[in-house]
Amino acid sequence: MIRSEEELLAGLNPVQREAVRHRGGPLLVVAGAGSGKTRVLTSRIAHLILTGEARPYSVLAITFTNKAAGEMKERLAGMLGPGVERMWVSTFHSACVRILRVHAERLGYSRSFTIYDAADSKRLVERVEKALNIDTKKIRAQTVAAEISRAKAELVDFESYSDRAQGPFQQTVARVYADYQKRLASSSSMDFDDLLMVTANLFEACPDVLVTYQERLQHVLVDEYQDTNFAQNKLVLMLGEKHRNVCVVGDADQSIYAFRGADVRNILQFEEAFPDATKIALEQNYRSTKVILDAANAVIANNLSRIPKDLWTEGSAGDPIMRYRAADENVEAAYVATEARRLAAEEGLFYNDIAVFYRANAQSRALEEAFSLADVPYKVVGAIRFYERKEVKDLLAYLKVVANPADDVSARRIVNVPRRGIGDTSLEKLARWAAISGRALGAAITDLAGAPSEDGADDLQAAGITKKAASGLAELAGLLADLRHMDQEGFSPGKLLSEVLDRTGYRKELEDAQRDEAEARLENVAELVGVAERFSSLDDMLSSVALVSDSDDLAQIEGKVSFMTLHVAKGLEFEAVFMIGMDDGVFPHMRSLDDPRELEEERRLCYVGMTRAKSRLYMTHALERRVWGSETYSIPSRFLSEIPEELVEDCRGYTRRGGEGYRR
DNA sequence: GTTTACCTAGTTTTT
DNA sequence: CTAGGTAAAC
Repeated sequence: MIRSEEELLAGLNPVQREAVRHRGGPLLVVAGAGSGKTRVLTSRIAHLILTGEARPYSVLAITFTNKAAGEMKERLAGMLGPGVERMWVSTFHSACVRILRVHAERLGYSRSFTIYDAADSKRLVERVEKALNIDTKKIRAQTVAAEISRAKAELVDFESYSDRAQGPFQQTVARVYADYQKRLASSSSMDFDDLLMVTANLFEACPDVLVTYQERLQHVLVDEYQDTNFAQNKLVLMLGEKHRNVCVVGDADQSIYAFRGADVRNILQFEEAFPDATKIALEQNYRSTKVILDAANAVIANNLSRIPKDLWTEGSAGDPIMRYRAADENVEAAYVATEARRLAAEEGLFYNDIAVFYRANAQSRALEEAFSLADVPYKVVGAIRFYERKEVKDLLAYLKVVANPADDVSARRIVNVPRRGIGDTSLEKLARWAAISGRALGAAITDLAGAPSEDGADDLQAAGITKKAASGLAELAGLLADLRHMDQEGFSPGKLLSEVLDRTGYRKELEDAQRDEAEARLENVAELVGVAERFSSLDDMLSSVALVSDSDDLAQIEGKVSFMTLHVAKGLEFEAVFMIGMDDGVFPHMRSLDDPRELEEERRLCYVGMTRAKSRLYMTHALERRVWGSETYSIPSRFLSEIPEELVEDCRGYTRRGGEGYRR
């Protein structure tokens, strides 16, 4: 634990100290990669508490991922000891959920509103499209969902969207958006973007609620500000308006989420929003060697729409960047595996000091094969997210329906999982029956249990539902009623899950299945039950799992090389980094080649990747690779040619034969 | 209503 | 190439 200010400031450079000690008013910290920005942010919070400027209760610290939030909490606990848990350290989304769980009823939502993830949203959009007779092949649900998401990130509701819709696509989206949003509201559900938008609406509609939080959260600190979207920025401005103790930290060069609505202008225009803001720039890098830093600086300098900035280091030059040209992606992967093994055997690195980055998840495949063959341990980070697995989503859907009977998407999901003789036809009949009586699907099913032989059953038959389907429904209804009862009696979510597994035969089905994947699924199920047991409330558990991504718990992958996308790599660092697939069309991605703005985002992504490396950086590409089963020739990434030649060395095995050279 | 076999279309990044 | 959807058979 830290006792004095001196102790806290020890080891920080003068600029960092300034950021930590700043008092009174808005603060913008422009922090380059590896300049210790997270440390500054953490120290600043500790400093606020230690000097009595703030109480833990009045601090809101926003991080980009739950993992970052967890680490920050841990560090703060180590520095300050007990009391830290009263602080809000979370992502925007988690903070919003926390607020909404208290006040959502003011806007007509259930306190136990459901959170829909991207897959749920897509399903709902699909259903809406079908209801509106829109061809889902011509206008894909995913595209529409993305457009709606973008609108929400800009806090554009469906009315305004409809007003300003341009062209046939947007007009179609406008229709879908309106219906989609009505369905969300009537099922008391929110998608990811709603969490932000509804919170903003809440603050606007209920000024007293806003004031409550303004009074409470007197110090607002936000990390990775370059990746905030309009809605997030708005929330920060609203909360910070009163006390103006807003501190944002970020680096415009590391803005890599524009495709998701992030807007660099939020950080660039912070000083306009807060004209009295103090600006501090952290430009000394403590992570990478000089060679790596110079190379990264040289690459990012090619972005024209950028405020020039140069990171510097007092560290040594280090090894050159290793460039490797492979015949194809398998040779490339084999090279990485071999070199990783050599680094471990000869250079004293541990496998968990090593990471391989790629542009798209699909690229991990060749790597996995090569590493298995070479017997080098690896772990793919964040590819198939735990909470997106079918079995996990199925089980969670049961809990969601228990918590929120209005949740239609989840109700539809579980009606016939596991099979209980209710196919599409019965489902639609049931849905119509529910609609006539003005109930949500989940509520209608539950009502069946209350009236086994009375009107419920008769109505069902009148609705044309077969005996077989009806008995399946009754069984489900009984289960849901019992689960809801258990929940009220205070049974843990874990107990509820076990009940679901036993009563539905879900567990048995997996146990009886003879496939390998069934075993993995059983393990996932067991893990989910384990997670659920740690929670005492259903709402807490469901909120928490809805917002946790797999990369959040990548915690200490011991003794294994990590594979991940460049996006996942943000915020991490490794002794040695391999960036593979440095081919034009792969990275930068094909779809960005004709758009200068997108190309600049790709370049920032490259910059992020390069600056993750502490001492060794490898960049590899292949002359030929299989894309969708057919062979494609590629030329080296333009990013490679942007690195000064004197910083680069070609690896052994490299040959110029049969391919183009590096353009200069 | 469920299972199977085909066929097709789609391939970026994610809180 | 492969995941997902669809059309046909059980």
